[in-house]
Amino acid sequence: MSASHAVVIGLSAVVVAIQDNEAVVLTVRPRDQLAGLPFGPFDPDGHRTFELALRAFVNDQTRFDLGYVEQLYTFGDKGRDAPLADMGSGAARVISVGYLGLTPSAVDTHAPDTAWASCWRFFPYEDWREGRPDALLAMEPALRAWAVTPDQLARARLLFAMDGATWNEDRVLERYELLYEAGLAPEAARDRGEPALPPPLAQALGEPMISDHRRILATGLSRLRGKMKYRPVVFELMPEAFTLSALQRAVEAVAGAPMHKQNFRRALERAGLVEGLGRVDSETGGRPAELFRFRREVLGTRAQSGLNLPLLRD
Amino acid sequence: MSASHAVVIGLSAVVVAIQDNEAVVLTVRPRDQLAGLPFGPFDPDGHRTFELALRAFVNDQTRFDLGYVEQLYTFGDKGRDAPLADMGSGAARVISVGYLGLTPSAVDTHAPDTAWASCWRFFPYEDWREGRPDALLAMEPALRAWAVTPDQLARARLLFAMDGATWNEDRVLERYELLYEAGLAPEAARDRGEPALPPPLAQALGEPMISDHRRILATGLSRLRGKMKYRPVVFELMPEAFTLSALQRAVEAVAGAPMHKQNFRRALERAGLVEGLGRVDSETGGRPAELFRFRREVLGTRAQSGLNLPLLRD
DNA sequence: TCAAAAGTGTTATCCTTACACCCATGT
DNA sequence: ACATGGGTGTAAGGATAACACTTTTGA
Repeated sequence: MSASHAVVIGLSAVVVAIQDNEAVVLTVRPRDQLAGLPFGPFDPDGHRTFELALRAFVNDQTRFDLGYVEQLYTFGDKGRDAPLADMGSGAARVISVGYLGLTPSAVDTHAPDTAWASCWRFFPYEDWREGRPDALLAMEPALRAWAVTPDQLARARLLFAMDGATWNEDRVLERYELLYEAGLAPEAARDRGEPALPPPLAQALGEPMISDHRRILATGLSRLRGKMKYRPVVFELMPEAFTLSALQRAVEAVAGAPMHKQNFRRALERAGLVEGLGRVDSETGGRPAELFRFRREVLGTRAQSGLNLPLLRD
Repeated sequence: MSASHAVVIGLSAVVVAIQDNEAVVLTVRPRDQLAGLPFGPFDPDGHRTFELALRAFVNDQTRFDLGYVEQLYTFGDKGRDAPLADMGSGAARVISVGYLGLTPSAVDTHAPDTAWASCWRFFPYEDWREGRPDALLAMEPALRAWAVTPDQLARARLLFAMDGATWNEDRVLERYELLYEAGLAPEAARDRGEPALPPPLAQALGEPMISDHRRILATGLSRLRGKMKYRPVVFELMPEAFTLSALQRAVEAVAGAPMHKQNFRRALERAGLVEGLGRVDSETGGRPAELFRFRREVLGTRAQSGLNLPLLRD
């Protein structure tokens, strides 16, 4: 069997939490290098399942215990698996299996080189909580310059809400893929050996990551944003007891969009997702807020509807 | 490098079509053996991407050209990859990447040992078009016998609509996994070396497949049933021109549930998914039906809502 | 007393569900 | 004329989106 037939499976984790009303992701960043996701090789002898392997090495690397976990996607494109291709077995092809993990506590891990980073620092144009982000404005000329066919222009318009198109927050991955395709991601330039982008544009496009990790992160954020709408996954990011405002801010932090307060609450109530605890949190600044808990019973019981997101337009 | 470190990537395809108002899946069935899905090893040297590899070997094996394709899931559990573990590289661990393919034409392939088989022959309890299927009735005692803890009983009740719980058609995979866990799938008995099931029960539980192929099929059908609701994927199963009744029967065949005619049409219209062609099909038996086409433009344009399925209760 | 955030009331509109009935063709 | 499927009208009830106002605390 020739060495070039070897395949190595790599596991990567997009671990998301909420910290100070921001969606944050667990990153590994060796001194002065690009950030990456926690990742490791899958050992076919030592591990019975991917999930067990993932939990083990994430704990190993970051001292962090995963809670909710789901598989995202398996990436196998040649040429986008770049710098990790050598993991101890010669010139192997690396296939990477991405996972999404959600955790209620972004506690500091105290493992070397690991840190929680805001999700939107890698995708600045994805945060619309304060209205249309400046980053988008900065990108538009570059997108229009790339879009030479009518098809490309239509796609760019749709994905990046140009010319009055409405923003669809779920499409994080499609947007990143378009940027990659358009050569507007530093990773693309790197993979293809093209020159780097000018700094102001690069800033708007977001910080790059090693290998294909930003692609995996985009996949995870897309999945999370989409799934929130039909499964009550947000609660995996919340502590046992929380106020409704804190919950709303968590949803907003993930969706990157502001919600309508009362309609958000009505939707929660109608779905029977939360239950008041009769206790209050007095640390909120104004009137004390009632504490609620997630009615985990609904998971085993019926519709499990998730939230419909009453987005505020404008 | 020891032989036991080897990993082989297998690709499997769940290729679905509509034939005579039935959802059918492309199967490979060597004489007198269990059915399987088209599958093949992924060659890291020859193939740039999984998708290209998949298209190539499906065409090779079945003489069939795939159209719409999406990745499903990557399976890596030890002990469930059983009989395929030897694909020319010693005692390798097989990781299988499942794909879903949709095609408008279930033409006969004329390749040896390949055939289109009704999806529900592998999951008889999934077809509720004629009301609650008998298969479910036949399974209930076995499910109750397995469910010794309250948790297990609640799960079984919810998934299999026992004791008045409502049926959720999307959960094909969860149901299959429960049956496997309960030892009620022949594959489970095989993987664990347990005795086979009595014939009448086995019939209700559906025909088994080689390796973990029924699991992959269940994954594909779950995804398809779910995705239909938020993306207009049904149209990948339809010819260029179709009648609304034919479309409805296709949706029903996939969802395994009857729909409300007028509401189905209203939903279509509201979403702007179809457009009348001004032509009619006179072969339908009664009044000739108008032919419609899918407005593929909506894919690039806006909401892409998919259908909401106006299920008929009872 | 005022700022800050928590927590309602109410309405117009739209969507979903459910009822049944009419229409155009072939036999 | 009648069987067979194709193709609407309409109304009740519920869900959404949008309007702003009251309540309770700390400073």
